Amino acid sequence: MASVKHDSREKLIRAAQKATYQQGFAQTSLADIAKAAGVPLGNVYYYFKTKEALGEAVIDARLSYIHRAHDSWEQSSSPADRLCAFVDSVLDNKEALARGGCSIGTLCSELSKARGPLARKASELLKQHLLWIQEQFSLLGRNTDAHSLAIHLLAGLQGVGVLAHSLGDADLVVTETRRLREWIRSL
Amino acid sequence: MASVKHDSREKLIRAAQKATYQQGFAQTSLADIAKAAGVPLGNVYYYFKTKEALGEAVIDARLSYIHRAHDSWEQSSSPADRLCAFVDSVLDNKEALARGGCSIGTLCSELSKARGPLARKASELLKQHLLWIQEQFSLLGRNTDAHSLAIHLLAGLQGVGVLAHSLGDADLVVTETRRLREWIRSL
DNA sequence: GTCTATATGTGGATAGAC
DNA sequence: GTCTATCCACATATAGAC
Repeated sequence: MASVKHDSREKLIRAAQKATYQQGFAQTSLADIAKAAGVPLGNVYYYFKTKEALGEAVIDARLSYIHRAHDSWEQSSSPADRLCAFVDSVLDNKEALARGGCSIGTLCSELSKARGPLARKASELLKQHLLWIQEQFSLLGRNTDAHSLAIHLLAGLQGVGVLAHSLGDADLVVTETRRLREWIRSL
Repeated sequence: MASVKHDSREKLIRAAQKATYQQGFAQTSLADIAKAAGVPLGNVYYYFKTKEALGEAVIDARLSYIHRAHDSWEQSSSPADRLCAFVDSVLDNKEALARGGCSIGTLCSELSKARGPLARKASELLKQHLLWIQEQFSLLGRNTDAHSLAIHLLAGLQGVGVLAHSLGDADLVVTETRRLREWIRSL
């Protein structure tokens, strides 16, 4: 079956995604990933030329996940409901946020320091979110300041991710998402 | 002179602080730090038992810097002015933010993933900021929701740090600090 | 206190048998 | 395509002369 053909490849990407989120990309060794995926270390290089190539695959997986999330939030008919669905998804994830931070934010932060080609690719994750949010604000009739509003919302969520993670306090997410939801409704 | 006695030690801390901010703590080797400080690699261990001990010293240096900053902002008489002075200090730093993110936020994020004793120590940096901000809101007469307001302000600033850094766009800091300043004045 | 040399471990990457 | 063994670079940490 086609699903089996690249089974090891998929397993490696999933293991890399999980380990990278938990420990950071640089701190995750290919040996860690191979072990978690149940694949011999040497085989990693059959599927990915370098560690960086595996990193790209991880980002691609997160990108397609983001697009699926956008699709699901667009089931809500009003732009405000869509934005609140986004905020709610963060709230639903509060425990993981307190344990490991935002999977996208922490990845982008780390890779941005490295300043490699991966940094540019990872920034696309935040960019896609920002564009989607901005579009919702435009649909809400806030054409002139949609950009600024989108920055405010995403910054608030990224920021509370940093705080909840660093302080190990999931309740911060409750507090801040409530405020952001009310802010959206007030526009 | 006493100032010369621990000259190398101070140089090492400064070099470590700079390199850690630019590349991340784990990605910075003791060889990098020693070279930048003009100190032979072996000597590092005369001043610091381990790399982690040097990390602690870096955090201590940042902690005392934070306290000095709080003192300077308290030159402003009104709590709102003090909070705006804090926000302004972030705006003044926008170029560095776009290049390397928030020196405190990125450090806390990275170390929180490692989950070592350094993580706890680094979280004190954010905690101190949060407490100071909360106190200003209390002085503003917002006793009941000072905590939630403080989270909102610090999250906004941390978040815009993540965005400006990852997207390499200092203008985001201009946009968001303007909004946060107006929000403070509206309370 | 200051420096050089080096032990020790680990990680990315490759070679080559099967 | 899959696996084992290994090369090589680099990082923390130590030993020991000066």
